[in-house]
Amino acid sequence: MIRPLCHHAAMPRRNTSAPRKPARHAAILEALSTDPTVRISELADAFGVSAETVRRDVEELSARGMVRRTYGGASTAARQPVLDERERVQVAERSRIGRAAALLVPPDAVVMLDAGSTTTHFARALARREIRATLLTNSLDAAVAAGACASLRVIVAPGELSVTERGVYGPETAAFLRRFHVDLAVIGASGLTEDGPCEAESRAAWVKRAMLERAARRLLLVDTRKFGAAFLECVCPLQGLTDLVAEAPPAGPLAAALARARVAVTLAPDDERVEPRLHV
Amino acid sequence: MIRPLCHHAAMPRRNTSAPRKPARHAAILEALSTDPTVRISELADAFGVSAETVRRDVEELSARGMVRRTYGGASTAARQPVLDERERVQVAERSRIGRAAALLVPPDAVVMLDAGSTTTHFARALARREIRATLLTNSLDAAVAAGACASLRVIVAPGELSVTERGVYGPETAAFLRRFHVDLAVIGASGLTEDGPCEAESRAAWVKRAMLERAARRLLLVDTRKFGAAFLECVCPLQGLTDLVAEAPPAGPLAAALARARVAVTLAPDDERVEPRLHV
DNA sequence: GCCATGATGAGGTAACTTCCACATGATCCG
DNA sequence: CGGATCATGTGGAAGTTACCTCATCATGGC
Repeated sequence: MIRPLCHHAAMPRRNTSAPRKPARHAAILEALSTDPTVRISELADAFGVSAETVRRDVEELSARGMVRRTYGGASTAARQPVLDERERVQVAERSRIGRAAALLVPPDAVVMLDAGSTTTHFARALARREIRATLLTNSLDAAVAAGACASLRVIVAPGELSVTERGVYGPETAAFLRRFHVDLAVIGASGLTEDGPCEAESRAAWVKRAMLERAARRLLLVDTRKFGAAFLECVCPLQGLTDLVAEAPPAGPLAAALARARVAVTLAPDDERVEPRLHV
Repeated sequence: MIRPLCHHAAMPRRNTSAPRKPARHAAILEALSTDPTVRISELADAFGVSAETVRRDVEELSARGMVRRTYGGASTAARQPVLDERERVQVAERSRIGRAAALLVPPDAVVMLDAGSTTTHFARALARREIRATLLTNSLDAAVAAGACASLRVIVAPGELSVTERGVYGPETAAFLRRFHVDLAVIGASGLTEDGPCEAESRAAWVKRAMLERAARRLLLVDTRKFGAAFLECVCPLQGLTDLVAEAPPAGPLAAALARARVAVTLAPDDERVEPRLHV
């Protein structure tokens, strides 16, 4: 897997000498940029140092959040801590919501998909369905997830990259999306109140609006923790949506407002088959 | 990390019953879609089965190429075998080339970057330099790699996703790029002959041409194995380039043609510090 | 009903990792 | 120069994982 740092085959690497630690750290990082995991024993062999030393290297990198420790080695650090934290909570719920929403997509549909962790689950679920469809998205993760399925045509919108969201945003993005005309818009939100879905980030709100404008059917995917949560910017009134997909029904005034706005509520079934969840 | 498949806390899971294998396989895959690695021992706990069983599951999935075995667990399968194979060969060379090319970027430059494994290395190296610059690219990997550096502004071009290339292509892509005016174009190629860089894929060639059209300085990044290799489509004549970055100098007629076309050749230094390489 | 098959568990050993405490050589700095 | 610190190696105990063989228990046929 890994090639020796230096290969003066004749010269049997003196035991102690210059501190080669930074070089090893860089090498580990570089190895991980190509492979999802490395093993300590292999690195030790490749570097010509003891496993203990590599273990300390990995420990250090992992303390800095640059890699993730695994038994016997290291793996690529999880992506952005920001998204990652969000990804970690309620993975099962989001995944179920994504799956339920994917079932609402008819074959040969053209779908616009927002960036976010729930919508990425939607893309994965859609890919698993293996139907033909076209997906327009500003989410890099969703694009790659959907790309895994050969029967999906994936079109990526242009824009300025946000690493934390793993998507693209900006005027270019909205302008691009507005050139299309699609069957379905599938968006997420930071919160959902009687006034409609709301967003913490303005640029994300603009992209969502552009998508909603262009679609006949407009789905909002949110887990119940979003119910009642208000954020800076209101994306659209409830009337702007046609469907809500969540894992549990809303209650109280929100439920009433949804009914008034004639938003169809789809509940993600409590999945009996499989529901893995990652934590720590 | 993983939650039990079913949690009838009262009912102590009968030893033998319905074959729950497919459910576990799906759960493992799903867990890996969120986390880069899973551990067999954790899965065994979560599923309430023996580690041996999970090990057999993982073995099976890995035989089908759906996950990759690691000591103690499994990790996400490497991406597309296509790109992966290319990624595996000459990683060290490509990485050095990318690094050398990144050094040619002046602060505050605006750069167009092609999709490909060498150009992705360029993006990583540029991110490590931590200078301010703007990057326009059709490569998802390069975008994410560059996004890791806060001082880089990354703009992603629109287009149709190619999963194997992990980039976007098509008329949208070229049209978008043509709206800009940049300092540097950095492209890769399938081969390089006296007639210029050439490409196996037509749509990739069109994107490269669009980039070359818009840049004052035009760098081609290739490793020496590309020298003399001819492919279907010629991207541009040698005169269309201003710089070539490789890890070793070209020779013979190619060298002469490069000199005639006044292409500056930059050699990536034989890196003494670090050169890890993954192989089997 | 009996048997082949598939799924799964159990037990045990070998191999591997981890962790820890301690030793060594080198470098840096008053 | 002496001491503090850093980078590393060593050795061994303890904890994990891997692998192999054998046993068990349904299921689906025939």
